[in-house]
Amino acid sequence: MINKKNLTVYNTLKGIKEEFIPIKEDRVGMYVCGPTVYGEAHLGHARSAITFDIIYRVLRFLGYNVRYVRNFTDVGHLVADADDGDDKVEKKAQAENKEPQEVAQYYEMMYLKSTDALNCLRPNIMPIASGHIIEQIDVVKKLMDKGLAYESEGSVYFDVEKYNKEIKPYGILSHRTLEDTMENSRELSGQQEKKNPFDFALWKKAPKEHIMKWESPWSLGFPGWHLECTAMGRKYLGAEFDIHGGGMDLVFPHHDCEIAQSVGAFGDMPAKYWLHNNMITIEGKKMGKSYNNFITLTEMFNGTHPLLKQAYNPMTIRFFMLMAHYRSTLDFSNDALIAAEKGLARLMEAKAKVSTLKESNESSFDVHKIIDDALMAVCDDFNTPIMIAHLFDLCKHINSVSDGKENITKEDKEYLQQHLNAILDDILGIKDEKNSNDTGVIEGLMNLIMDMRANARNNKDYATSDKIRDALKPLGIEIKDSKEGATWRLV
RNA sequence: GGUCUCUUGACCGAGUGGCUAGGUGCCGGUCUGCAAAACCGUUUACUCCAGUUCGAAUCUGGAAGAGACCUCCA
Repeated sequence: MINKKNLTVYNTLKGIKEEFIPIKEDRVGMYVCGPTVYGEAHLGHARSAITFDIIYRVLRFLGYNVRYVRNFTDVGHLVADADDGDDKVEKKAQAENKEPQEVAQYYEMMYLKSTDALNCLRPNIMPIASGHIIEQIDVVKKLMDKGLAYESEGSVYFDVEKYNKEIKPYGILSHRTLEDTMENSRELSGQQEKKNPFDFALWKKAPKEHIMKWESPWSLGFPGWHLECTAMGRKYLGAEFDIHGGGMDLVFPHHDCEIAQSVGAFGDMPAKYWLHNNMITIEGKKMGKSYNNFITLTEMFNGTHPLLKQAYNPMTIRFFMLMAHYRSTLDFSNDALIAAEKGLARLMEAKAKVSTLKESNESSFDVHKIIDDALMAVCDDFNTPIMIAHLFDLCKHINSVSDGKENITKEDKEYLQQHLNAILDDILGIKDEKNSNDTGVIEGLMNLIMDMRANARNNKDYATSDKIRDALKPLGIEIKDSKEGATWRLV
């Protein structure tokens, strides 16, 4: 069996895969950058949520006591130019004639509804940026005291050059030097307040018409984007925690800025392991809000986007994502989704079949080895596609036993049942969607119909039996005949 | 322009030196009144060029193509 020592993770900070050793034995602190709540969640958000859900589940499965924190960014995240734009949430609020908090809360709820449907476990703490203004101001004060930040026109900026020279190189996470950054910084408007174009805002003075603003020693204003994670991560997980995660697009500048702020203010690297999920692409390009090429989760569930051939249920989407490794880009396509849907259905049927298997004196295959291989795979930097490949291997054996072509002992069957359920339910988070509230009624009706159809078949009245089968098909009920009798299932 | 990554069969997608990944699809077979399902079998691979090696999809060098980051982004 696997244990905690088997877990390896790819650490962006080091650029290698390494053994996972938590700071405190048996306990893990994990902070994941959540969404900016000014729009509906799309497939990209789902990938991040599912990736870290798997990581959370694997850690729990290995016996760790995990505190999982994921924030909602509801303030401080600017549109367009990084430090000189409008607040995204506020802009949306003005457009919709709503309070910023109203917009933020609406999309928070939408996000949770979607991630719940995708069977992502909720984090233990979901802090919001606007609820932690005091903590953020404290970080800015610390940086001012240390001379790593400077005030300009009521705003406060982080002095990247000074930090880079005196404290620690800037850009250690993205593996770039300040020279690279300097050469390639673009000329953006409104930078005359800053010493250097690559300095980033810690506090911004609010324009007159700005709604979201707070008192601070420098101005009536709002915190810079990178600050919230530093303040909230430290508050809920301590000076240094185990895992800091998010999408790959956050590596630079967001996470590098966080590191600089944290090291500058407190002297601590905020996290030991930095994990990043890759992007969802569509027609070869990154799916993103600003590219306007995204498909929202609601559209996926309903099949309402023009690019969708059909609706996809949340488990199909989850399974589709798990069939690729989290550090690879994953291209959206109907064909791939449909393939995932069919594969998943096959897997779930095999799972349901285990309890009905006939027991023998010996097993014709090594259940323990396949289960072990599957578990080892997910411990190797969360390699879910390999784990799933092993599950399909089991699937094949289960079907063969069911067909009488292979054998399984009572002990192996129990072991299989227990571990297959644990893998699907606890680790992969794949639940059977057929169990809805009205199955009781459907079951009663179907028992009756199946009984009548069996009578018809016994009387060789195939016209009636085919009529029943054909009429139920469009309703999503599929009937299959075999030697042992007919079965039905919801498709 | 700078930094980095990728290029696998009809499609998706694993795989850091030798052993069939896996899924979906196609085709054939078993089963079946028919169909479906299931099972078995089969098919199409590693962008190109050169090198290292007994042996490379996997390592090295070069070429071509694609993408990501450098600006908000999961």
